[in-house]
Amino acid sequence: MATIDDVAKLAGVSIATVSRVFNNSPLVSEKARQKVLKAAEELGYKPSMPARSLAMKKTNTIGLIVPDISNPYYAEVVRGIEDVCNIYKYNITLCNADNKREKEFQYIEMLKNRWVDGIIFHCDYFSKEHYEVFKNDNIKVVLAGRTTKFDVPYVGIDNFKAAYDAVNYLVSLGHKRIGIIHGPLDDMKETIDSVDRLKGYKQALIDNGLPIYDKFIKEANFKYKGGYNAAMEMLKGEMRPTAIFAISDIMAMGAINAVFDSGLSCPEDISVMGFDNIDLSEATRPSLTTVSQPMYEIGAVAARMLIKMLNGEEIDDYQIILKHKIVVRNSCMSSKK
Amino acid sequence: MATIDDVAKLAGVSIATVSRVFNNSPLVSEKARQKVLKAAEELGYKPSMPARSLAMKKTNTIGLIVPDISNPYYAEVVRGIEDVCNIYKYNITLCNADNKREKEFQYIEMLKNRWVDGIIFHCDYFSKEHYEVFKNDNIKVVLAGRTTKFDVPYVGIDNFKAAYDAVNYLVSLGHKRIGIIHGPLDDMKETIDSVDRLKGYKQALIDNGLPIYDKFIKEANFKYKGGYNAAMEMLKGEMRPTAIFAISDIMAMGAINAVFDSGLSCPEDISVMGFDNIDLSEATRPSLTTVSQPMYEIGAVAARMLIKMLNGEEIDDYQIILKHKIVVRNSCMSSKK
DNA sequence: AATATAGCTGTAAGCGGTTACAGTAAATTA
DNA sequence: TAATTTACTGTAACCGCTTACAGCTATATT
Repeated sequence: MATIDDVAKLAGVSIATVSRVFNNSPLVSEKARQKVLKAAEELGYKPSMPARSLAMKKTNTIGLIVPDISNPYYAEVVRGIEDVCNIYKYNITLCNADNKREKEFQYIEMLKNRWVDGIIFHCDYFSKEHYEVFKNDNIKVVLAGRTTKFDVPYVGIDNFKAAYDAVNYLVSLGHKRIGIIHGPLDDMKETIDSVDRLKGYKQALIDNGLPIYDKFIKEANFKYKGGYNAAMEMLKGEMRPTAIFAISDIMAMGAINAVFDSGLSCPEDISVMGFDNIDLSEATRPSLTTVSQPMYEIGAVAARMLIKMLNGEEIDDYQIILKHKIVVRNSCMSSKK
Repeated sequence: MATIDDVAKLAGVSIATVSRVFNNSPLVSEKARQKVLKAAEELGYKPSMPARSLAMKKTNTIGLIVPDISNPYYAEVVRGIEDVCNIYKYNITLCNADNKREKEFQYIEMLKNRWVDGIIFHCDYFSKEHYEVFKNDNIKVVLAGRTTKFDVPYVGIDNFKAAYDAVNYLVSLGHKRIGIIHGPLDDMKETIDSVDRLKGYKQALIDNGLPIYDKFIKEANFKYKGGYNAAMEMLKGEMRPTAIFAISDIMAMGAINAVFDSGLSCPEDISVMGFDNIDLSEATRPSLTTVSQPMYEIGAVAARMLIKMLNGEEIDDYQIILKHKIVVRNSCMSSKK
């Protein structure tokens, strides 16, 4: 591959001039610029990013750590991130950490050694330990899809409120026995979606004067099978819920099928509500009533915020809560009794 | 951040020795190694990748171009790729090209300037133009999920055979009027999944002595809505198919719902068969009978092949066809007549 | 006409590593 | 004991770029 020296030689100028041309410096005469451009064209020259990165201490790369790209939710967020990065000429380095601390820290270390300009971090659980790593290494980071009490920029939704609204909606349909399928609860007390959503669920019941039954609170792993099994258990025995709120669409799909496999129907016997509003939530039968998270926006806004930070631009608000909304489809109906 | 000079100074050795320690060179005494390691530890030193890349002309990065990561199929492939890259200490740079030539070439150019060691390329359509770009720039590339007549390494499945098998399966259930919802057909004559699958479909009908009706052949865009609309059209009018084969699960889901919305039921009135076997294909009702593509393996095998190429290792076969299989679930049943 | 200025250009010193090559001290060999 | 080999180690050139600084014209100013 042609280097800057080759171009300089062919154009009959110094490498400084070539460099200036490719950096749009005004300190180049039009004549020199043309000569350089012509020579570069002829040689098929483009500046080498690694060399440039080394000289400028800037890689134009953003590290992206997500739990698992094969989960449609994260995939959508990532798409939002990549789209805006592309606009601003940033590249992204994708890492799947499976929510494992060890992998997360390993990736952070790796990204640091690669001099990424910043990191967009998406985990199910942002701990003090995370906070300190980013802080100590002075890494520019924004959290996507997650909020935290720590002083870290983030773009997320109000999970408490979202769950609260969902349950309220169910109550407004006349449901009195409402179950929830939530995600893993870390024993630590940090902010985490599952916890917030569970709290929102409970608060909504309390505010509506409804009792909270332990039997109606099940933990699962955010997967289809997990949702299915949790719902199955909830549905057996005599007292069963009339509505189930699963905190991810995929688990909700599992729940719907559990309803069917229990010999009941959805939404006639049991209403099921999801969370996320992934693409496929309109494709199920019944289509899924769910809490919509603006996944693409979460990614896009997070990326834009990080890029602004990298440019040293002023930012109004480092902690952004995007709006959720209830998307009514066919998996919930009024309670018969 | 600490540099190699800092470490050398603190350890009381030359930077060459430090470098050797971090490259596991045998040319270092145990004593020196310990001193260096201790100093590095103390300073929190890790070699800078950009500097190393420049010196060694190797970035340990693989470029990854896919149409759209938010599509579960590609997300799964990418997951496979990332997992094996991670094992071999490669990072991936993710690019979404939306199957647009212009974006693809733009990304290829960008990846080249970034000195990626190789590219894994996933597009719906691999043209001569693509071939030449990779060839001329001497870029190490492997195609994932796609076959081609060009002399380029790839990992894919036999699309013709897969569609052929699918239709045969439907025929074996007694279906005689079988529709297909295929993907976009480029007017060029290159190898492309949609074309191969369509050919497989036709050949299977021919081999079974069944007529080919134009009305039963619909084009869509690989999206839910596209599948829905195509099926809707196919189902209106008097003569309708008894089975529909959609060449992606997502379109099949659209088709299933179109069946319902046409006042018919699936699989009782109309059988629907999909393609891919994405995670959620077991979550629909009825769950989807489909042709399973080993998506994760396609990604993993492609990545492993590329890395072998980068290491200059011998490779038995540069063009690998992975096995598909028919996954029988509940969306297809014997034809009533 | 002498001087100041503007506008451009090139030289050279980095950026943080790798590695060829030469050098040195200790261990082997003759 | 001298010569050779072995086992390290350091110097310096290089990877391809950016940029501070100095220098050089041509023009403007007085």
